[in-house]
Amino acid sequence: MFDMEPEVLERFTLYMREQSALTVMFHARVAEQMGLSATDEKCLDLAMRAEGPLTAGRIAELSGLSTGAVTGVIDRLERAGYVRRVRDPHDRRKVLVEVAVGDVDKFGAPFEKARDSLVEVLGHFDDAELQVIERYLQLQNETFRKRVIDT
Amino acid sequence: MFDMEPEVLERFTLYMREQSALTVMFHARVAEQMGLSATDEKCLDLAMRAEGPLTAGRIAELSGLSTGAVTGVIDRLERAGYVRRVRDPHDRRKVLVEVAVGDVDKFGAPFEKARDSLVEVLGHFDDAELQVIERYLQLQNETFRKRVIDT
DNA sequence: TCGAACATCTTAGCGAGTAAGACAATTCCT
DNA sequence: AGGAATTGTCTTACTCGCTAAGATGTTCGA
Repeated sequence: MFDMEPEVLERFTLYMREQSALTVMFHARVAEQMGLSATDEKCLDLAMRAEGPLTAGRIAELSGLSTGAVTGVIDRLERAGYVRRVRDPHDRRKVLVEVAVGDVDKFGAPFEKARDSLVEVLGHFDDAELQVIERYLQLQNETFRKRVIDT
Repeated sequence: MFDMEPEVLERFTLYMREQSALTVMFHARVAEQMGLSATDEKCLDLAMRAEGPLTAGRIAELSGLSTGAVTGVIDRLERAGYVRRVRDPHDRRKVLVEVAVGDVDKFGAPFEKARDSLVEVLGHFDDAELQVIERYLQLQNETFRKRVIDT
């Protein structure tokens, strides 16, 4: 680790805080547009980003909600058509939450706009610069993930 | 706008989504450590990032909460010692919410760790690369801000 | 096979949110 | 200047989603 101009760190800290606040707002907007609460959208995001279907209990763990609360979340997501409850055939106590693939574009829509923004931003950089940015994003996520998880 | 390899965009989209999810989790952790709800922490963040003290009504606008809800938020923040209510001497209807400067480090602490992470990440780049990253963050925030606000 | 462990759902109670109106201070208009 | 309209915050009544604890149904191990 080498040392850095204090003003530089100061500026970057401000960027991060603004980014942070904007992200929280963005999530709120996405949820609103989808007719969901922030909690419901967060759980749906977990389900979408997972490899296979998640169980209700796993969603409770990942989201930090009680199992009872998750029951309600899945009820609302299912009623809105975003997910389906499927009993695990190998262990019928479990409830698998499958994302309703038929309507992927329904909740994909708000993210389309974010994608457009991303394209617009990245368009200002050449290949070499994009590599720097990519390396930064990877490192940032990795470091931040450790920080958030062990904190 | 020039076109870009689809896989590149794909990868960047994933970085953004992960960053997004991590940010939301991070905010939840910070709030938890401070003994506040996510909403209260969000409002405190608004108050801290503002130039001068904000009025209760302005916090309602910025946070998207009703004025009644903000009354509750300020009650809790004040009871916990994070802010003070001060009546505006020029317009005594208004309530100015001053951040309790004496205890800045109290709520600064969780952000210290984030700052450490940032230093660690930035330490992997030289000056030229940092300039690229800075330009990226500026553009990203600017674009995202427009997107979030007009959406 | 039976009891313990497990996964989810249900219930009761609570805290925080909204909408609407009360109250106090300020501004506007004549 | 003085009363009406406006503005800023707080209060009230009600709703909704959360937690904790227990109920229900399923699986596992001795």
